[in-house]
Amino acid sequence: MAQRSLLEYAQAEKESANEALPKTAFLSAEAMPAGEKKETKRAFPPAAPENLPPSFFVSATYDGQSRKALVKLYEPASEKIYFWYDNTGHKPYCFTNLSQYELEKIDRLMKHEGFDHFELEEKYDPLLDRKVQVTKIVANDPLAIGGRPQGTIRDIIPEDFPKIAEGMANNEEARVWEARIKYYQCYIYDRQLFPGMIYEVKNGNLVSVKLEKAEENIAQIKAVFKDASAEEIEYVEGWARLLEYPAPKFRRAAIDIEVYAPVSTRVPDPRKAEYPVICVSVYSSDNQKRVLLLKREGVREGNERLPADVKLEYFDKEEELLRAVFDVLWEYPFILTFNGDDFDLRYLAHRALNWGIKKSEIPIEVGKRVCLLKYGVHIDLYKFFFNRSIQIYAYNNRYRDVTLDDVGKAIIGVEKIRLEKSFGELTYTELAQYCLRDSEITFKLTSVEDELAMKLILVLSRISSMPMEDVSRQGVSRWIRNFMHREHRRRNMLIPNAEDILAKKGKTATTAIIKGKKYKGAIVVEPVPGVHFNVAVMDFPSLYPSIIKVWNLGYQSILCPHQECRRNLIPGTPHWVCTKKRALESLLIGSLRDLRVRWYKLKAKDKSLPAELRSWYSITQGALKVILNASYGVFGAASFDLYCPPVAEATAAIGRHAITQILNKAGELGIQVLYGDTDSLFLKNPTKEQIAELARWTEHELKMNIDVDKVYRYAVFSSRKKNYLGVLEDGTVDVKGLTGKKKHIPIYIKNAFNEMKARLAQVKNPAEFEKAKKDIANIVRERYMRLKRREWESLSELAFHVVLGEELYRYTKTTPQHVKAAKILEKNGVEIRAGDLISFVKTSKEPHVKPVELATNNEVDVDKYVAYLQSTFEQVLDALGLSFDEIIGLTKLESFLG
DNA sequence: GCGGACTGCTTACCT
DNA sequence: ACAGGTAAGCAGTCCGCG
Repeated sequence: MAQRSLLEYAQAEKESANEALPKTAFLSAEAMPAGEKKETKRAFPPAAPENLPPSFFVSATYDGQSRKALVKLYEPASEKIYFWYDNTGHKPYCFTNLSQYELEKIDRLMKHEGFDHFELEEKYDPLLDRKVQVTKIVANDPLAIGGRPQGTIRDIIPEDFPKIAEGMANNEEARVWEARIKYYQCYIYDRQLFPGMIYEVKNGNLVSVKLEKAEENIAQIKAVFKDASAEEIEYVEGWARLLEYPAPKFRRAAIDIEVYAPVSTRVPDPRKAEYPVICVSVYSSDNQKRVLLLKREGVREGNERLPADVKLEYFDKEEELLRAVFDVLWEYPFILTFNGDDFDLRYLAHRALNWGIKKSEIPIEVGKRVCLLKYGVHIDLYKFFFNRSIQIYAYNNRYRDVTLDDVGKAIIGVEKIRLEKSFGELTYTELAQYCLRDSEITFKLTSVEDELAMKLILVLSRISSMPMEDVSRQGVSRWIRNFMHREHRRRNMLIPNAEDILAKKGKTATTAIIKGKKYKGAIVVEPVPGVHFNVAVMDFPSLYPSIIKVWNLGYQSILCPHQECRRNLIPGTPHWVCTKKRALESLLIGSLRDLRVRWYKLKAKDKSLPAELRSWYSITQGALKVILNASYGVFGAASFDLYCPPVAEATAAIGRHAITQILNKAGELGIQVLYGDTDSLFLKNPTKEQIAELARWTEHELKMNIDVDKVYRYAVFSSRKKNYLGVLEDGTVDVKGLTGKKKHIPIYIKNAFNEMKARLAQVKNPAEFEKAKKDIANIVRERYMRLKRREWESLSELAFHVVLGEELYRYTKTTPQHVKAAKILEKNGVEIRAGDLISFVKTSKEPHVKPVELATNNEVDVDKYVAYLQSTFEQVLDALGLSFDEIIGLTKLESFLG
């Protein structure tokens, strides 16, 4: 494959390095003669040799024993992980505004066991726009700086300084900076290392590997950007390097465990691990399909046929089963689970401790919220797929419910096996089948679409400078924060504390339309109801990132300290923006946006490229999309470390300004605007010249480009905003916002809607509409009649599916229908948690809902369903000039009389 | 005591 | 722990109604 061959090329260049590859820096189980297996003493930790061929930086952590930063390197030829320990003497630290003289008076600091020494440093303070003198407090142990509940240096300084400062000349408040950055991140930034990139170990040193092919591409990209400023080119190049280097094949295994629990509706507590682990499955990239089963009394073999390549292994003792699983965890560089942080790995670790297995023999590092591995990298796919940005932008909302079943169904088309019995009643082969299916889905979630999930994690790890474990677990605001922190460090900028940004630049000046929001957002244009043929949709590609770039937005530039910038106002706000210094965010986000629009999006569509390379580009542009889509929102999110509401407010205000200007211009040009939302305009039957003129004008006046994103053969608007239907030239039907596409409505109604959709796809011109209208009326009438005659096939067709957003007890203000249904379920002994999907039907009698599982056909309130059918269809029928009541045969008078 | 107008809560969607 | 804007349905409240 293309990426791999680049790497092979690099390896070929380094013959000597290949020779240096150690055969067994770390003994794997199968390498040992069978008889000796039990005595195997693992060479742990698997330290990197003096020379290690090109390897991927996949993770980093702090090693408490050696008191050093530790980098995990994945060597793709041997498919093993090697540990490299810092050899530069780097130590943890933070900054303060206090002088060494003042600090020396703080007793608890000077006597702190982790304190090492002071250094005087000059840093650039972005909030003040000037250089400042700070004292660097260097420690021996990252925990001394922060990370413990109390008695850490970052707490001691503000606590103790006021007492000793009395009577001293300095009446400034004691401040501490950069004390909350994780040590391994600090190490990564300071050494300018890039997680996810390729490094080798040369004479014991960690050095980055250059690949000629990738560098050639980077040169090409620079040529594309030759018109940009030197600074912009520098940033584009920096991003491009992270994105043009190849990915490895990831040797990995998915595991899943089953625990025997006496009460089947309760999930066993992984912190107690009271019940036996009865089954573990392993599904790996090297085609291992293993099921480890615990022998139990009275359990039958079963006669299910498992595929020939599945290996069933029986264990008499649970402890031995656990050890066999641990062998897998010691061996694979990447371990995949679905909810392993909270269940599988946590349970295994606690269960092993309960059995008296020594901590050192357990390959799992159990944390408060995560479970990591001592050897490899654990990716908990539940956390990854739970991430909203991943769900929406990387997987286009294909799955709605973050369960293995739903994600599996949506992404690889494989579902979990449905059980009719409890675990206790299953035969060995039934249990094995069930358990294996779970690890199979887990594995395949990372193998489809050219290992999309693994590569996404890798790319995001590069962009954000985070270990793969962290990037797969944390949200987009952390990714963005980290690359911003990285740039602060690289440019010797003091990273400001959130409260200082807020104190200087916390106020917003516009009023939101929605109660409780902080500032005004985007404009939505009132749609022109009806059917419109030949509709061109123009939009700004990545509008908000463009604004951030063009208007130089960032926490340092907005409301900057310079008098002379105050005239540079942001339209629709009293805020001004700096004219003297480029904001870091503007540069980082702007360059990333341009790179996506001007290179990656094009390459992802370039049919002349080999399929695998194109797939890499498509994954990359998808990763950029995820980041860019969030890059404006984070400034308005209080949880973001560089939270700066006026930046978000200014971005939205400029967006409103831009769209309003274009709206006016379109009017001047005589183009009818049918609709618009935030960054888009729907134009009725425009000429090529009109489009060209609008684009030219926008480019010239607003310094941003707009494109024709798509052309609808025809579009259907009701009078509702964010609700329309458009048919593309190729017959694809885009449905936006209509009830018929919402995921909570009964399939019975959704199917009818989809039939209508299919019929509309065939309409090519106004003349064909008449026939289509008749067919659509028939579809609606048929559904209506069947409902009235109570002829549905099964009750599940009529179920609504609504996510329970909160824990049940937290609904105190109102009790919505799905909550009522959930409460009924709970009474029936079902465990209900926030995030569960509640399926219910509407019934005639109080309380008018019932969980599907408990309802019967004759309880259904048919009229409620008719009403729902009506409201779903009316959103479209209105525009087609059809009336639901007339379709179902009611005269106007009858419908008036009800 | 009942129904309509209204507000607020909740979810799912759009950009 | 990215943002604000919109639609829809239902729950709950208030007020008028002799």
